[in-house]
Amino acid sequence: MAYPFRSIEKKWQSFWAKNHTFSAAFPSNKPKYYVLDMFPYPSGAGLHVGHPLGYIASDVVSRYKRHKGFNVLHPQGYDSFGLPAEQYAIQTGQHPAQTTDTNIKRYREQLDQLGFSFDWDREFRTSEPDYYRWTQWIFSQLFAAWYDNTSDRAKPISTLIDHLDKWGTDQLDAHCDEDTPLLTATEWKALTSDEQQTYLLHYRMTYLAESEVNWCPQLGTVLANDEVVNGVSERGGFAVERKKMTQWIMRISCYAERLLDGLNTIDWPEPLKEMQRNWIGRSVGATVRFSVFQHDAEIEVFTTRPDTLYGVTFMTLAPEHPLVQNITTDDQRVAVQDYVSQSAKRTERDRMADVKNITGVFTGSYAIHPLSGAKVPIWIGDYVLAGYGTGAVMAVPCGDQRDYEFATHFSIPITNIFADVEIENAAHVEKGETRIANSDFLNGLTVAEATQAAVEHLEKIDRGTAKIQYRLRDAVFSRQRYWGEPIPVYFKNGIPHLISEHCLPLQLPAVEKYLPTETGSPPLGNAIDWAWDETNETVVTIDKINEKTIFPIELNTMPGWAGSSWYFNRYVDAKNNKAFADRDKLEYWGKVDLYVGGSEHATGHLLYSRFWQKVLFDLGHVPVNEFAQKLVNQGMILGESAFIFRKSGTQTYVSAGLINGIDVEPIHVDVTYVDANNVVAHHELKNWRPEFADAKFDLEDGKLIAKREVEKMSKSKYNVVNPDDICDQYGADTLRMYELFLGPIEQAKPWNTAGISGVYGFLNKFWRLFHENEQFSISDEPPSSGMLKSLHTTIEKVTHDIDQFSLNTAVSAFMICVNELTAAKCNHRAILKPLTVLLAPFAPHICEELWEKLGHTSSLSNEPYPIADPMHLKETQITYPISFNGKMRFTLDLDAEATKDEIEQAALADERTAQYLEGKTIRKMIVIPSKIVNIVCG
RNA sequence: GCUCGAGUGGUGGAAUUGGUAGACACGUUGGACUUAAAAUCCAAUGACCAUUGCGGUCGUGCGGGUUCAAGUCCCGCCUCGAGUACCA
Repeated sequence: MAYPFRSIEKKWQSFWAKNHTFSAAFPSNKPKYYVLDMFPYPSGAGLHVGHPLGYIASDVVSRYKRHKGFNVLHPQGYDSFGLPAEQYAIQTGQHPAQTTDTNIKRYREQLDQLGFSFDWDREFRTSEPDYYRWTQWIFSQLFAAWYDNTSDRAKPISTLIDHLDKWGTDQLDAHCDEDTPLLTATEWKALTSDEQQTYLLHYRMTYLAESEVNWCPQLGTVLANDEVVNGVSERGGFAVERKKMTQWIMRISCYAERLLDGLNTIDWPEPLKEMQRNWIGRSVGATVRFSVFQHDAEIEVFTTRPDTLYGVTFMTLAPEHPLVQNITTDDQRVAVQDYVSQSAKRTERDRMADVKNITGVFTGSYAIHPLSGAKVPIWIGDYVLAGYGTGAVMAVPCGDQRDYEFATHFSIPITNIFADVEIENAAHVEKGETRIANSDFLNGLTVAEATQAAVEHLEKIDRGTAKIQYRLRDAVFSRQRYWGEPIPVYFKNGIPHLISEHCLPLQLPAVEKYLPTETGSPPLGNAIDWAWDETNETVVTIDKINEKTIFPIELNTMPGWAGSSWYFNRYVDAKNNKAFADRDKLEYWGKVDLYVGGSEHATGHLLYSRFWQKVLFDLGHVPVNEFAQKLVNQGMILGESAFIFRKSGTQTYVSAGLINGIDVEPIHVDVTYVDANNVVAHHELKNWRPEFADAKFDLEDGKLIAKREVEKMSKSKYNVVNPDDICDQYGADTLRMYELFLGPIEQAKPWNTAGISGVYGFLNKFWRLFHENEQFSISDEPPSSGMLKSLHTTIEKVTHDIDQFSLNTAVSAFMICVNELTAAKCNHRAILKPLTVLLAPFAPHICEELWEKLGHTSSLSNEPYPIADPMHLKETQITYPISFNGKMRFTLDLDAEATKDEIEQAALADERTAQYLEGKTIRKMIVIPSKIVNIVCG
């Protein structure tokens, strides 16, 4: 008989909900522990078995930490703004809020049935006004802040205004736009108020700028980079062009260095840190200015190899470089214009994908080498990106492979500036011990020495300067979408003004259509009530707009990452309507102690969150500047898709073993119709889909065999395993433990339902330990030493494994223990009681039930976790110095409890061992029951 | 191309971080209990040799090396996975 998991799980889930068992206390004198999952986007498809893995792992840790005496915060909510709900709204007219609500209800049901110890009192969704009010508030904080390089932190914009009033831009070292004009205090004060506001946009942490977007005229919308494939839209395959639009941009680049440094202070997976480092892309080098021959112009380049300056034989500009038009000679004008318009048609992605074709065109002009004075030709090539560095490079074909190929292709001369290095076939890229030659004052220096000497010289003659360049770009923050946070800004004389804090939230207006307007404005352009009455500080109808007091409101909304970039702070005080969170609570809960989620957010959510946290920290709103101390990436659980094979052009399906040579196409088939031996229930296929009604089957041994392949779980691949089904068949405790048992958390692994019987069997065995002939039966006799050993070994192993986050091996430890206790017919209270607490984080329902049966009246969730008593530990590993030599492995007959002396005696009693031991000094001896494993000589 | 990470039975995966390789589980085979099945329990299960005996040999992708001792450390390859990509 299986244990009655269905009734047990329902009973305890409602018990926990009714008693708010997992609600985190504040204030509390217990130490705190904050465990966070990346909150889900509630999609219409619901959860599959892959989704909960991270939640299960974090739930085990949460419950464990509660037993260990911590005040645990383990909240959950929903990242509920997003594209799918908006798409659905466009197609059906249903308001995204409604879709979102339905989906969330479904998610909640599914989450509830897994028995998570979430503190649901703190639940929120990013799309509710009580939440996004504070997202808007943070936007305001960014708008009203600037970055002071002198003190290396963000500051309120008022401090910048003070500075400008007193000194103008003198003594000002701010992170601002490249083209920000310098002003004296007098000039600043002479500006009109509007001019001052425009000027301040150069400094604000979020600012308006023209930026290129992927615009799809047919879809009437802007697409993200990954929605564009091969120059056409992923959906529909329509042409996509690059269009300049005025957008809100976040000045994340000023945090490049601190985002990099901060990585050294947090315990995140190394690969993920590496991804962030690459994304930030710090390179150390120098800028160099070349003047253009017979033109009043200069080309500035960035290079990481100033040591190779004398190897420059040409220069290359990006096609979009502003100087291109000025310096092109009449002879070359047609060719250049052709080339520029050709590359303008290609998306950036296209250009990146097409790296093999070397293209370029000569401008007809020459630059003057800043050191040698030589004339070097200026080319245009689309291998140079307008968006990185200065959009121009000095080309050193002997030291850079791309320059080498470009030079070879266009027969541009190559100067070798490396001593004793062959550059017949390829550029010399290695730095190492290479010495520079043919380079005037740099001759004979190593790369490192020459780099330094060249930069010093450039600075002396004022042709360049040392510089650190980052790949990290400022983040575009505007989205031409409906289902996102409105940006709390209105425009007065075309100048953005914040809507006052006390007027937030600025609620999403109702619209009739969720598509952009005919004039190409974002969907909010369809809203009627979308103007700002400045006097009364309220939203009014747009037809009232006038020049004086009623103004248009921003039509763009915020991107998906806005709401998720600070949500961990909100859980601390989720119901607060006076502030985004109370300071005392922020102080108490501090950093997230354990954050669990997928690595796909490495350069998105996880970078933006760190950025916002640092801004909030600088402005004094949060007490810590990194939000999560430890992060664990859970790997994806994959599906095992099944394919059957259709003879091309027919309705005949061929068993996998009979294909050889036949022309077939693989067809996905729902995995529920395929058993563990890959046999397809082919008679039932027509119940699945009508097209199988007149299918014929070529069988082998009367069976249709399918082929398996491991893929991402997805509806379209018919390989989704639903947790509801598993819960129904085996129970939530089994599902929880099995997901952990599958393998290490971080690793991607396929779901295989076949193995679940092992875990299911384990829980039944555990249940039976407490029962005899279906009756609860427990003994109060003192347990045997063998049982105690089993228990305490397990306690030690499990505790150690949870601390190491090695949950799969912890599950194994339980299995070993229960097997041993079953063999010993153990039903002793002194063993089973602590074991129940020990297992509770993993299988909470069954443990609560047994806990109650053991006669306890309250939930076991606050019961102290058992501690291993070394006296009862099974394997005594004794390490101590004695003496020895020669070959080192022996088998001795020893009792498990053998003392040091007994071991030594036994070792000496053994003839071979005694022989080896004679006259030698042994440093270390490692003993496991019945065997000496190793003896180390001095 | 660059940067990480990984290669262990039929399968998922263990291995105290240099110390009994293959824990635990699935699967397979045999047995017990059953009229039978399910469920449960017991045994075997890396390969090869010896199985009238305790046993022996090989074995962690390949080739070297360090060490009394290597899945683990070092050098050189091969394969797979992830991220990233004309970043100057």
